[in-house]
Amino acid sequence: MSSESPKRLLFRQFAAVAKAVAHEHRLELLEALAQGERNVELLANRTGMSVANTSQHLQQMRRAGLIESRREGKFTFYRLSDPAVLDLLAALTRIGERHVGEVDKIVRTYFLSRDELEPVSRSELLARMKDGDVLVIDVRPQDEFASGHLPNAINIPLEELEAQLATLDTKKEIVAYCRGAYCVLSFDMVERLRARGFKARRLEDGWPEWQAAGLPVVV
Amino acid sequence: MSSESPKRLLFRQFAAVAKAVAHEHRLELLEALAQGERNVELLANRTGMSVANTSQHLQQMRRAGLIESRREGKFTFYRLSDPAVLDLLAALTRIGERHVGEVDKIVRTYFLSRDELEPVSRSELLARMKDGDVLVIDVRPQDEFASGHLPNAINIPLEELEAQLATLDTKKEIVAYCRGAYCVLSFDMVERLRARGFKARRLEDGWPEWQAAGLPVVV
DNA sequence: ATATCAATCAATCAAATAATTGAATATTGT
DNA sequence: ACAATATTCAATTATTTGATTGATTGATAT
Repeated sequence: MSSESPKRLLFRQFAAVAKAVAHEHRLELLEALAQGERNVELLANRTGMSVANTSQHLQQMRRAGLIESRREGKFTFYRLSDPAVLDLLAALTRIGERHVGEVDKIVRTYFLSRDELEPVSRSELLARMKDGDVLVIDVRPQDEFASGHLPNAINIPLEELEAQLATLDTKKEIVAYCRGAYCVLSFDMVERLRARGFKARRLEDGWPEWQAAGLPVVV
Repeated sequence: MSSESPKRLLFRQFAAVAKAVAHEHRLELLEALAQGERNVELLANRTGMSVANTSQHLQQMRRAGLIESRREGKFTFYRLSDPAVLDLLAALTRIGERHVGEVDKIVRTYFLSRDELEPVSRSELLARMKDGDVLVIDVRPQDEFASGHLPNAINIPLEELEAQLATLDTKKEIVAYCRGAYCVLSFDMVERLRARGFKARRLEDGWPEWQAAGLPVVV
């Protein structure tokens, strides 16, 4: 009977959107989807969850408006519904970094090398790409690279570094990137390259942020 | 024993931040705090929740890093910890507006007059304020006005409109604003003013957004 | 038609969350 | 010291949420 205030009704809806991101596994799925459109099984494999569980989480996010799906033959492909989802994730990350002690602790423990690796900003990388004196390596898996990547980037997943070493131009400085600021792939890549005498640094974040910033891409 | 991946650990923390916003009442508290620093009892009264319940929700958000508190005598004052909290709320709102059918339905039902009221954008208002040909009315309660407001705005809560009517300059166009895009106070104010023959419009959103945009304010 | 595969659904159990109540703390004023 | 006030804490109950399992649907290929 009680007709509630419209504001309360709206907050209930917005809270439902927030609930849909408020889970460890769903954040991981969103990070994966930020690399490009993916089907359920691949997402399940990449996150280590069961297919049924993955499907349920995806549907929950779809109901909340975070993602959309498209059926193609036997496969259902999911994708982010809106660039605002990236804004949402960015805000969450920023708040966590600045105001949650645990986050700082984890970063210090696992990403200590961060400072030493002197990450390259997006604008700096863009400038150096124009000068052509930098080699950009995308460390993500092939399928993510194929969904979109930086111009002139070459795709070298960690396990393929050995095989590709000989082909690398030893004169250019290398900049490696992957899924985002806390994706460890580019950290590992830079460490391995430096161990072999290359001059290598990380991009400050990853593909989703580059794309969201409206910088030039190859799709 | 299993030491989990750092990314997983970070996502757990970010999910905790998201959980802290993922509740109707907590969103309402955040909206209230976006107007300025407030103590527990006032927040409880404004949201219609019990003091104990309000306190618990506030502590939950504090643990998650969304808000901070400060003790002054008998009172505990809470405030948003970071402008990124406003970004988070803005992203939630945007996703809800664009991708949740219910939101659209609620807006159509309760805010139908929205289009007719032709809201004024922040930049348009700013320009007209410089020309000095507009009267800006802040429709929020006194305490929220006192915590900060637009330059040259006068504070007229709805219940005081009658008493203040005579003092209004009938030649200027009026722009009313309150807490945000879905705050009904300014809608009501514009309707009442128009019923009395004034030329009146709404600001597209409210005080938190104006402040977040870095526009000139009076604090 | 039948087998195969991707994805979803339905049912279950375990765990986490929210609101309520009354007691407990901390600060101020008498 | 004592009472009054603002806030927090602790315990309880009802509700919601998440993971798992196995069955089911829908599309493709043989």
